[in-house]
Order: sequence, then structure tokens, then C-alpha cells
Amino acid sequence: MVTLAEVARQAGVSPSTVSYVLSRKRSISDETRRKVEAAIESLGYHPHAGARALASNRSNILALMIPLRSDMYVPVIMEIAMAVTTEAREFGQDVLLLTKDEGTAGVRRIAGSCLADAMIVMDIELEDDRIPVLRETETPAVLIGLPADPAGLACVDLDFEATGSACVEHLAGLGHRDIALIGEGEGVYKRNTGFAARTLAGFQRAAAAHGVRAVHRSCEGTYESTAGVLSRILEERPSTTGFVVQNEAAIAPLLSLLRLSGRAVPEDTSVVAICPDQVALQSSPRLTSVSIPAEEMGRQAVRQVMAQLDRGAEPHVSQTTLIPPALTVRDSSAPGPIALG
Amino acid sequence: MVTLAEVARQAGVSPSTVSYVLSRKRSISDETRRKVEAAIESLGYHPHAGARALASNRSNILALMIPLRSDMYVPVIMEIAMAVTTEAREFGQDVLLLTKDEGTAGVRRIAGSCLADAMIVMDIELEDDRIPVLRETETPAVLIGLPADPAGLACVDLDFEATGSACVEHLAGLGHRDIALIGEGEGVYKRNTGFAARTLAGFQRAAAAHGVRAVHRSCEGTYESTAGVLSRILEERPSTTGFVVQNEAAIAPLLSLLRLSGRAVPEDTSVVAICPDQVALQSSPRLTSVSIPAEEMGRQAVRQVMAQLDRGAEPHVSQTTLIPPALTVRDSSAPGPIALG
DNA sequence: AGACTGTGTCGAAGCGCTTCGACGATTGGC
DNA sequence: GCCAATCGTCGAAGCGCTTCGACACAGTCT
Repeated sequence: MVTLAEVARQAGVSPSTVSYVLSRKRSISDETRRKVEAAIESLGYHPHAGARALASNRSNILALMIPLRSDMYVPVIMEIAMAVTTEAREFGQDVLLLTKDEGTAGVRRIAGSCLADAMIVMDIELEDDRIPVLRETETPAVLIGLPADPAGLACVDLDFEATGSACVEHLAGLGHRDIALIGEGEGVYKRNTGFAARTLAGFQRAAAAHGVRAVHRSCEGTYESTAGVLSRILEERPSTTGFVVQNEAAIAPLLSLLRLSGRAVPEDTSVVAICPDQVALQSSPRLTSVSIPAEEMGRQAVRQVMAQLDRGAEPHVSQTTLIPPALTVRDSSAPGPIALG
Repeated sequence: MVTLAEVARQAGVSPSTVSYVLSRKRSISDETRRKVEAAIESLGYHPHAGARALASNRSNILALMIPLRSDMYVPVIMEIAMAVTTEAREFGQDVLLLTKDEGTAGVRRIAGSCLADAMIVMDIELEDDRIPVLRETETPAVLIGLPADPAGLACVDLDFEATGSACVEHLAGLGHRDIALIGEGEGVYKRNTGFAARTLAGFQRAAAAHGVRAVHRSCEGTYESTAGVLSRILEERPSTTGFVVQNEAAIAPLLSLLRLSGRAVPEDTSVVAICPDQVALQSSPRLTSVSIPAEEMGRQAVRQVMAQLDRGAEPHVSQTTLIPPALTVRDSSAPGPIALG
């Protein structure tokens, strides 16, 4: 182990000078800086992380809590994790991986041991029990997702309400007058993250604003469940020509069911999905979709958390960052009844 | 921040006694232990990670280096990462997430700063440049994958050679006399991890042993490339009735191409895949497959690395753990020409 | 010229923990 | 009942770093 003291000796300066060269917290003459940097280079010095954390009360570590097993599409989680890790390095931070199943005890452990300077928490539930602990321990934190009460905490998420609206607006703009939202399973609306409910709200608001008739059905995602949902919709509203799908698992079944029922996509029926680009591109036809901005969310989360750390004890301005949806038009949506006259 | 000293005061003992209660490195009377534990509990004490790392020269952190973006199936990487994290917690360790793109500099940084006690390195290339650095820095490490020269390093991987053999044996046992291996793209055989080459070796060895005619073609995984490979195989060896596929991307194309060419699976042609269970189960028909034992690999890697840490300076017995393949028979393989008489 | 203000550097204290040696208090052997 | 061994506890010395106050020196202003 090469220590700061050895660097100092080699450079012919005192240890504190080396420290100041590294931290830039005091001015250092060019000559001294050069000597010190040369010594660091030649010895291959790296500051001891533990010693640094102890003395400075900063570990330069961000804890990232992710779901252990998830209903969410795994590659999205992975992409967020990678974006967080990459962006964290830009700030000289490392990332500690925690699993959600450590729960509140995990949060307490990290906060109590000063293992990490801050936390980024994924898979946020509406009434997430980690949130009160985060508040109580005063851990700088960013949530990826939006809880019922985000007061005092920074959040980053896709603007699902705008997403719901955007899908409706796209379809309405194409002349569809009857549209349906095929959503997540029942449970997701109650229990979980609230994103589903927010999408629905945006969907309904935009439908009302554009004078479009809209129905919403939750769907378990299996082939059978999707078939049931679809046939019910078509029975009640045979004139339905536009579908918005927010359910990874239901996408493939929906497409093949539409085909089976003789409704060509996009000629007879338009489909807009809310899903990762990868899924939209793999489908046939390639889907018009609002993508899940995984990388953007990861980056934003890190930036927010670093901003919190930098501003230190200053007033806790917790902002919620809702990333505006980006709807990409592909091959699954086309003009509907009105436009066609 | 509650410190060990405060716990000591509250319990009416000296700080060192509290430390020994925690570390169990010296015997402590039951009464003292109880008092100390009560104090810890009531104060919600967690040892300061940095201070502990500094004093004990152990960070209780494992660094996990994973590919940033990968050709590999992302959920497999995720599953390994989750298994590593979960298993690490069993040993009281946390996991630091690094990306492969930090390369040798990343390894040096972690080793030099004592940020982690050991490394688990994924996505190992045959001549991986991180390996010499791992040796040179004497970082305890486990590789997930098998490099050309694993000397002095512990490795964990699926036994791909046995996997290749197992697939052949399954097909041969069903009476198939002409079989083909549809493998990864050209590049993978040269550049990369060597698993493809090992599978091929096992495939060929078993074919020879069982007197089965075997061909191997690499495949880029696109629909077109798969079509080309398949038609070439069927042209040269029209009697081919068994396929082994080691290429995520080629599975779906292969199945639909076989269907198009009028070869029913499994009635006319048997297919065995080497892929995650999830993929095998999603396909239609559900595929007979050798799964990628992601969780097992993650767990094993942690156990190995902890064993290295525990045995400390003792002779460096680096063992390579090859996980035996498990072939699960599903709906894509059935008796071939011989068995049918 | 003297008082003052910056600059650049140093010495020392201390962050919270582990661990070594020391030291009473028991205990056991004879 | 004495000596040695053992047990349970303590005090103190660091681990490698940051950071505060001090200080020497040079330049600026009356």
C-alpha cells in the first residue's frame, strides 16, 4: 500500500500539501503541484478509501437500491443501473448495489454506517416504507419513481400522465374516435408504483379534451387474459380503432390476436405502446411507442443526488423531475376513420 | 452519528470491549455482552464503515465488474449480479458495481484504494487484459468465465465442453444420426470468451464418440444469416434431424424457418438450445435446453472469493469451478430416424 | 519603513475503529 | 494455600487521511 506520506516524502513536501494538491482546497504553486503529481504517478498512488471516508466524512459512494426480482422489464432496470454507474463515475463516485429486499433495515444500515453518501432508490411504491426511514435518517436520496407523498424527497420519473395524454393525442390526431387503454394487471393499480394510475389519468384527461371515446381495461398479460380483454372491448365498442398498451407482456398477444381477428395493424387498427424501445423494435410491425427513458432517468438521478450533496445543509429544495415523454412514430399507427373520411 | 465510544459509555464498559463484542475475537462475559448489545440496540449503532476499513484493513466490500453493454443476454447478467449481491450479504459483504469499460484502470483503482477486499470479474475474454493486473496487484479475485490462462486465478463458469457433449448425447440417444451445431457469430469464436469454442469441442468429441455425423456453422443471429446457415446445412446434409443452437438471437428465426420448410419440431426435427430457461420456455414449442446457471455462478463466485479472503496468505490454490450442465427435456426433441426404425 | 494582505506550505489534531499488550480476578493443579 | 494458567477487561497506539491554525515570505499601501 502506498500512502500519502510516501508520496509526500518522494515529492519533498509535507503530507498536508499532498492532500491539498489532491483536493484543490488551497492554492498550490505550480512547481509543487508538478512535483507531487509526478510522485503520485511514479508510485501509482491511490488514496485509501476508508481513511478518506473517515477523515472527510464522505465516502464517495452512492447506494443504488434495485428490485431483486421484478415485474418490470429487467433490461430497463439494468440500463438504469448502468447509467447510474457511468454517470456516478463522472462525479468521482462509485456505486454500491443493494437489493430492495433489504428494505428499511438496508436503508438504516447504509445511513448508519456512512457507507454511502446518498441513496438512489428504485421501484418506489405509492406508500413505500423506505421513505419515512429516508426522511428520518436524513439521507440524501433520489427516488426513481413517484410515491404518494414525495414531500422533502427528490424524485425522477417518466411523466406518465403526459405519456397517457401523448398517446391519446397521437391517435386522436390521426382521426381515431374510439380508443382503448390496455393496462397493467389489477394489482399494479392498487398496490404498486402509481405509474399505471398516472398514465390512466392522462389518458382520460386527453380523451375528454379531444372528444374521443375512451375505455380502459386492466390486463394480466397472459395470452388468455389479453384475449378476454380484447374481445370485451370489441364487443362493447366495436368501433374501437386505436389501442394504447401499457403492459410488456400483453403486447405480443395483442398483436397476434388483432391479426387473428382480421384487423390489420396499422391499416384497420392503430396500436401505441408504452415500453422500452427494444420491445417496440422487436415487434412486428415495429410499434409506435413512448419509450421508457431508462438512461435519462439514471443520469438525472445521479445529477440530482450530487446536487443535494453539493448544496449540503442548505434548504432542502426537493424537486420532482418528470421526464417528458417522447413518442416515436413507427409502423403500428396510421390514420383512422375520420381522417379517411 | 452514534459511535462505538457512545455505546461503550452507555453500556458502562470500555470502547475496546464493545469492539470485541462485535468482532468476537476475544471472549466476553455473558453479562457484558448483554449490556453492550442492549446499548447497541437502543442507540441504533452501526459501525462507521470507513473507520472500520481503515483500522482493520478490510472494507467488507466486493467489487463486481460487469459488461456495460453486452452481446450476452442481459437478464443473465442481471441474475448473476443479483445472486452475487444476495450471497455477498450472507457473508456480511456489500457489492460495489463497476463497469467493464473502466478496464485495467478500474482494477488498479479499486485495488490501490482498498475500496474492495476482492473482485468478481465478468465477461472474461480469452486474453483479458485485466487478468495480468489482477495478478500483479494480488487482488483476490474470481473470474466468471474462463480465460486462456487461468493460472493463479479462481474461475467459475458453466462447463461448456460438457454442455456441447450433453446436447449431442441427448440427440444421439434419441436416435439422431446427423446433427448440426448453430453457433455464435464468427467474431465470438476468435475474439471473445472462449465458451463458444469449448462448446464446439465438446460437441465434436461426443459426436465422434457416438458415431454421429456432426457439422458446425457459426451464425450472426439475424433472420437472414440464420436462413443462410440453415439452408446450407440442409443442402449439404439433407439427412440432418438434430440441431443444437448456441445463439440467443438465432433461436426464434431457426424455429420459424424450420416450420416454413415443412419440418415439424419435434416430429421431424429435434432442437436443443443452450440458453437461459426463460428463453427456452418462451419459445414455441418449449425447448429442450441446457440452461445458463446464472444464479449458481453468482453464488459460487462469492463463495470462492470469500474462501480466498478467509484463507488469507495461505498458498494460493486457485481452483476452476466448472458447473456441470443440466439438460432439461421439453417439447422440442423427440426420437429420430434410428429409434423410429 | 512599517503595517497590512495575500500566498503557499507545514505541523498537529482528530475522524471512529481494531488490536496489542497489560493487568486484576478467577480458577485449577499439586 | 501457593504458583501458574486462563478469562475478561481496559488503555493506548495506530490505521491514512483531511483540515485548521500558524507561519514565513513577498508584494502593496500609506
